[in-house]
Amino acid sequence: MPEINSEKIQKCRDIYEKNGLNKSAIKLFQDIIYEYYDTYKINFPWRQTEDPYHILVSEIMLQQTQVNRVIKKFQEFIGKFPSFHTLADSSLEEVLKAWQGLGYNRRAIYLKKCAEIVVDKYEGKLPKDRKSLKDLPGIGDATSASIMAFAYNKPVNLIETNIRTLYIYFFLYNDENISDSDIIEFVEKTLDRNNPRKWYNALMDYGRMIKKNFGNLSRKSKKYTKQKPFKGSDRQIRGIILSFLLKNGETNQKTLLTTLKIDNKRLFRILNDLKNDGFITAEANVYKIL
DNA sequence: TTCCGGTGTA
DNA sequence: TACACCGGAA
Repeated sequence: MPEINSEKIQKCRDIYEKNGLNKSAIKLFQDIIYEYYDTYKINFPWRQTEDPYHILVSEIMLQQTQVNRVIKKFQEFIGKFPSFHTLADSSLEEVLKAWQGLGYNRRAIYLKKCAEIVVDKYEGKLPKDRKSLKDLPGIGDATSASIMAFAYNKPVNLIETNIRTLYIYFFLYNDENISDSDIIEFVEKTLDRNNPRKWYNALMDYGRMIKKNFGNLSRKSKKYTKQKPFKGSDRQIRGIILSFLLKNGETNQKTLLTTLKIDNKRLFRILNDLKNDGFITAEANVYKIL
């Protein structure tokens, strides 16, 4: 475990408890985060670029997915699709193949759609304002804020799981059922407005470290939800169908039925969902990637 | 076997 | 507001 400056952390908490989040508490907090970052920062591939396209690809991949799983996929992806134009012009099949292993395949569809919109509507340049970014498919609060910070170095309020964990650890440790609006106040007040890009990289590294060593404090957040088991779920079946179609090309329903050994009605429902989600086409009981 | 998360939709 | 969505690691 990396060295943690417990003394400074305790002092920071003490000042906050006694006087609220005043200047000296904020200064101390920033010092702790930057001190850690100076020693332990990691140069992820997406930190070696400010290209908005690369940042977008990495942020979509990092939704719901740990950094270690993203690193290799990110490099392969931008190797295959080096620009908005190449991604927009590629087939969905190629893009989904490059996405295999990351999970939540809808993100690949959204990302390709983003590229098409950027090319058609924004002359190949990713918009620079939060609102336009949020209007793009697959980009919500966290991703739009991340792009503002990491691509454009703008001082927005950004909250995601590592940041949530970090602020709970420092200031809300004894609370339960914490809402994001409470955390955002800390995010806003402690933000290093002169260096948002560096600041959020540092925050996230620190948050990851807290998670690793002190458990997932996001469980204290209202956002936290437990999920259903993956084994035997529709999610699992969808993944299997998709990788089967990517490997074997167009396939009829009977082949899928014998491969998957599931109820005919259930298979039909799942295939219909995949069709509605824009993954596949269905004609005369033959299915293939769109 | 259990765990984890950001976005879109109903 | 609740729920669906992936797959690899612990």
